[in-house]
Order: sequence, then C-alpha cells, then structure tokens
Amino acid sequence: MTAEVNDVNIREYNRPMTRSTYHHGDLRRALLAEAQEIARSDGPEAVTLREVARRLGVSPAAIYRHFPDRDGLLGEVAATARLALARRMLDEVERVDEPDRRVRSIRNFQAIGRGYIRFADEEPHLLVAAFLPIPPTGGEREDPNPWHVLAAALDELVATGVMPRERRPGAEIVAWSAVHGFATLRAGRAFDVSGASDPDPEALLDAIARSLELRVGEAPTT
Amino acid sequence: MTAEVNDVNIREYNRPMTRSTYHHGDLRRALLAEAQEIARSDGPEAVTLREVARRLGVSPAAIYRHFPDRDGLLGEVAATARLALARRMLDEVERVDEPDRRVRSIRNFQAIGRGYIRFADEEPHLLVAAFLPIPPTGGEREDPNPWHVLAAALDELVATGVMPRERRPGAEIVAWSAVHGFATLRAGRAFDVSGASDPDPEALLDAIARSLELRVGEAPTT
DNA sequence: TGTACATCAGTGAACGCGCGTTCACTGATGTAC
DNA sequence: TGTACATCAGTGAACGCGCGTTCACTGATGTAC
Repeated sequence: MTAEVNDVNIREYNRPMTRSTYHHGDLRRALLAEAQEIARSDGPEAVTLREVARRLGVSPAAIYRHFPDRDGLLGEVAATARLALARRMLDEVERVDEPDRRVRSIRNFQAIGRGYIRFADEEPHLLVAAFLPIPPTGGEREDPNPWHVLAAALDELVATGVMPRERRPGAEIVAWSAVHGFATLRAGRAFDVSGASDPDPEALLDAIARSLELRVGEAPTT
Repeated sequence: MTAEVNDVNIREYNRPMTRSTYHHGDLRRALLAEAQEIARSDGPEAVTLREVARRLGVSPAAIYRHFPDRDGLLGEVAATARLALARRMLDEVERVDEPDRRVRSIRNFQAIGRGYIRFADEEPHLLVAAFLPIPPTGGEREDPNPWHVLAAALDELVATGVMPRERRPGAEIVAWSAVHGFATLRAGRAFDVSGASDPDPEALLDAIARSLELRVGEAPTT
C-alpha cells in the first residue's frame, strides 16, 4: 500500500499539476530538481520559492517542510551545480585515449579545462549557480569536486615529470583562474569588444600548459 | 541670479535632504554619483530607483527626467565602473620607473594586471558592475578603456621584441582571462576551499608572463 | 524694466506586481494495542 | 483484523515589504516683447 502510493508519486513528480494525492511522496527531491531546472534555464536569481511551488502544483509554504528558507534550497542548487561541473570535467577526461602516461597526463589535464569551458558554454547559468556565495550546508559531501579533480591532475603531471616540481605550488590557482576567467568572460560576451574572432579554448589551454612549463621531454610518443 | 542658484545647488547636491530649492540644479550628475556609490558599497543589484531618489531627497519619478528607465541609469554606472577600472590600471603603470624600454614593457604589462587585481580587491562590487550585461548607450565614449590599455601594452611587448610575434594573436584573451578569473574567484572567496595560503597576485602575473613567453633576452639591465 | 507665457524639472499619489515568510489548519499515514 | 491516535506533510490565506513605472499636477526658470 505505502509502496504503491510512493511508486505512483515517484512516477508523477514531474507531472506536478496532475498530482492526485494529498501527500506528494517525494517532494524534497522534486523541489531540488525543479529549482535546478529553473536555475539552469533562467539563472539562480530566478529561483523563487513561489515559482518552484507553482511549477510543482504545491503551496509555497510546503517548501518549509524540507528547507529552512530560500538560501537553504539555493545552497543545494549550488552544490548540485558544482557536482555537475565536476562530472562534465571527468566526462571529457574519459574521452582521452592515450597509452603513454606522460602524454596522457597532459591530455587529461587539458581535458579538464576543456570540460570546464564546455560546461560554461552549455550551461552558463549553472556555472553562475556553482559559485553562489552561499555557505554549504555541510550535510552532503560533494563528490566529485572540481577542485579535487584539478588537484589530482596536477599531481599526476608532477608524478610523470611533465611539470617541474617548482611549478606545482599555486598551480591550481593559475589554471583555474585562466579557465574560469575565459569561460565567464566568454559567457558574458565580454570579448566581443575585441576585434579578434571567436576566442579559441584550445589556444587558452595551450597557454596554460606553457605557463606551467609542461614538457613531455624525451617521451616515446609525440 | 541663475548662476547664483546653480552655485548653491552644486555645492549642495551631496547634502540632499537639505535642498531648499524646487529645482535641483544638477540632478543628473547627482543621480549618477549616488547610484555609483550604492553600486560601490552594496553591489549593482542594490541600485534601485527608489533608493537613489530617497538618498537624494527627490521623488522617484524625477529620475525619469534624466534616464529612460532603470537600465539606462545602470548602464551608465557600468560604463563609469569600466572607466574607473582602466584608470586604476593606468595608476599602477605610472608607478613603474624603469629606464630600459624592454624591461619597462614587461613591468608596464604586469602593472596593468596588478592594477586590475587591486581594483577588484578595493572595489569588488564595482568590478561586477563593470561587466553588467547592459548594452552601452553608445552616447559617451569610454576613455581610457581597459581593453585598449591592455592591447597597447601587448603591442609594446612585441615592438620591444620581448614577446614573440606569434604569441601576439589572442594574447589579450589569455591575459585578461587569467587576471579576471583570479580577481573574481578571489573576491568570491572561491579559493578558500584550497588548502593553499592566500593566492599570490605576483605569482599569477609571472605565470601569465611565462605563458606569453616574455623574455628580456640580452637586454642591458636585469 | 516689467510682464505674459512657454518650457522645463520637479512632486505625490497611485498602479500592479511578486516576493519570502508565518500561521492556524487539515488530510493522510503508520503504529500500538 | 480493526480501531484510536500521534505524527507528519501538506493547504490557503494573510502579513508586510519594496520595487519600477505612470499620471496629472505645479513651481521655477528664462525668453520675447
């Protein structure tokens, strides 16, 4: 009986207006999903409690059963966006097919940056959401985490000897700054003032490699 | 008579509540200054027509004598912020005291980045305002302009032979991305997740120099 | 120099809007016996 | 198996708020004669 009702609701929680039961069954998850979708399409500032409730066919007050306030909801949207960013980075890494470990460590590193930039292209509003200045609830762990993904790739660059050890400290900051600046300025159409043509992500990734002095050296391939 | 009244008002436009005359005398300028101040201290989203009017002791409707709507006002705030940014960059350049032209071209270039980062430190809200996605009114020219300042410095790096010619295309994008990303991530406290200590602007500027392959070569000094 | 009048730059009240949040409430659920 | 009841997850109406914008208006200014 209980299971049956929940089944129905789980199947229905994306068809909000047709909900037939008094209890929703999975409202917390639905609220988060809907808030995420609003943030995705219209930006995090468009995530209002009333709009989320409206779309789910639920009263605004119901939200307070699941989140302390608007920031509580938005904070989880931000965490989810960070997770999606990290996944997009790893997606790109998985595409790398390179047998030589040294060369692969470079390819992987650049794939991470590429993933970041593509995420920004594909979901510009979610990138904004990911950096919302809302202190994390501390409850859920974010895994994978963009920062850790980057750090691991940099460690591997040192381990393979592709990056000089003295370049390692602060390397996250250099790489992240460049990629983040590129992605956000591009999304904000800030480069349009330039006479230059469409800014090239690969050129940026190469510039980062140069700044970290990556060299394959006497590696077998390339 | 006319001049006298204007004198009074010009002297008074920063003591809004004590305004004694029906006509303000210099309302447009005062509106812009007040809007800028609100953006500076509380961020551009805090610039509301009602708040600006309130601070100036004027009715909200009066604003419409001088700006078509809120975006009209905010657009000028953005342009003014860009101007302030460019000035801050040039401020830093003026501090450079270096006789050798080759070395100076590097110092100037790095001073520009330093000015950008310091502007972000000193006026984080104005940096946000500077990149507000509001199409410029086209009326007033922005001079100096951050992009042009950067472009000129890069041209000089090529002219002095400090930067390889093949690095010039897209160099604005590399430099601007890195500095902008660094400044905004730092302002958003995004680097705090790192175990690393306070991110060092000079290390970033050096990383940019490396990515553009700046070399003084057989220069006399240094 | 004085006066009539057009123009300009304000006023003040009101419009409709959407928001976050609170409150007393009620229908549904699941448990104890 | 059936029933009483505590608990939980919703409702719906209302609160007070601040916003951008419009409107008919009026006081001040400057100009023509």
